[in-house]
Amino acid sequence: MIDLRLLRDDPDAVRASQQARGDDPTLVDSALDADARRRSSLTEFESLRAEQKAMGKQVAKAQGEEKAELLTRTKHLAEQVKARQAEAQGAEKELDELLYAIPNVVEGAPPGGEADFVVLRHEGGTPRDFAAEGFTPRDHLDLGERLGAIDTARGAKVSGSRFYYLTGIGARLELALLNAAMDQAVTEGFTPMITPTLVKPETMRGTGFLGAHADEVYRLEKDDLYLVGTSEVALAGYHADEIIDLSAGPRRYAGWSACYRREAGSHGKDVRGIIRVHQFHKVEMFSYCAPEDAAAEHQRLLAWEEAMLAKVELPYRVIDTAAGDLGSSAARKFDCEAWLPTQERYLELTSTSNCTTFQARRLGVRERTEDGSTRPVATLNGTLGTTRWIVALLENHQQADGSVRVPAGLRPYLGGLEVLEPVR
RNA sequence: GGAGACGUCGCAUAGUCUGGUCUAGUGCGCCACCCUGCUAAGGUGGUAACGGGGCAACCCGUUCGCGGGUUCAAAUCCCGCCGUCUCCGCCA
Repeated sequence: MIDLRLLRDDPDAVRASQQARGDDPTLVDSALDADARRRSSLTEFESLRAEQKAMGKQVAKAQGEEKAELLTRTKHLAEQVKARQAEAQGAEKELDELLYAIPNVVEGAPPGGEADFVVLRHEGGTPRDFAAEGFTPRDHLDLGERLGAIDTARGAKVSGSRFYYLTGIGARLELALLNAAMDQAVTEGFTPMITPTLVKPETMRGTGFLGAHADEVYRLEKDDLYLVGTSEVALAGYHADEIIDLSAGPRRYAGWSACYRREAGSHGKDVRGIIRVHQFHKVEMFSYCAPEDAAAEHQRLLAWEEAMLAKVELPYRVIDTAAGDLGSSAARKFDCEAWLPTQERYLELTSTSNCTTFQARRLGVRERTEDGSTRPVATLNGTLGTTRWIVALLENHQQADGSVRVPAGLRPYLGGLEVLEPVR
């Protein structure tokens, strides 16, 4: 939820943000109108209510005829109060719905849509030249099957398309990656968390995932619960309706969870292998911090993502996502995309968003300021490792014989194993 | 799945039967000040959030788990839901 004060004081800023996202700027005017109507009806209701309360006290004291007379007057007043209250509540609900429909105000993201991202830099060395090395690279599924690591056929048999089994070394590899991610997070002072993957509607709504991309989310209708697409949801909800102490700096959590995505509307896209799947695992960084520290915290999260990518020795680029491609709660987003040799393109491995106070406002996460008042905090999130990283790891570190070199950073998590050998 | 108890201002608790004197009392904790050579003890005052109005001091409203209802008036009465605890049953 955006700041109502900002909407009132600087509606042009919100209109500009809507325009940058390619969203409807007239929402701003509808919200301003609803706000004005709410305030006037609320004032009317409140003065009538004050009168009613004062009269109630007289009724309590009065006796006999005087009381009977007061009762007839106050009965009439009660009807008016009820009507005005309904009016005020109606206006409030209308305003709320409009406010919930406006995505976060963009902060520094380049204008444009999905294709208009800005490449900030390339890291992790130049991608390998397989032609020069004298062999054609195999794709991750080919490699994974030879290693006995990935089984998509049985995944489809048991659960349908976009499901898979990680088997043998594949299962160990995922655990190694995620354990390395958890260890790094703990070393950097994050609190490790294993989070619920089913959440209530208000939590899902509060994090902003039920807006334009609601189709992406699995819903258990019978139980009125949602399956999370990332532990960000459970971590954002963790401090909902709380006043937390940030005087010692940001509160940082590292969430480990399964993630579920419907992948609606991506039919025919990335159908091979485990690039785009309905269920995977992820270690996610989540930070609650003071609003003025959020941009700096965003850079820190990005740096931690890059430290993990360095451990896995992948070539990647960092992009600054364009406004039109931001999620509804993000004010700015940086992705790290690893090079995928067989497709000769970049594949998103990490994504870090600065949600400023948008989520905290919806979820009621506040801090106490020095003057004793409260204010919403900022929330940020970023990826430290996912099942998908296996794709980039296998392809980039493959050798001519179908074996795969284990990057040094993961060896301690695989009992010192240096090479994954094909089993067939 | 069944039965019962409970849910009140940071924590603990009073208030609910018998609706209005609740502007929610008290203790603890916390903050400020006073007293005391230091410490301990003591004293005085303050101590929720959200919204509306006002330059401000301040005023008003909402909130006693959540949502409805009854009533001139609800922490208090009625209905539904959620959560916690205890016992029983069932499953592992």
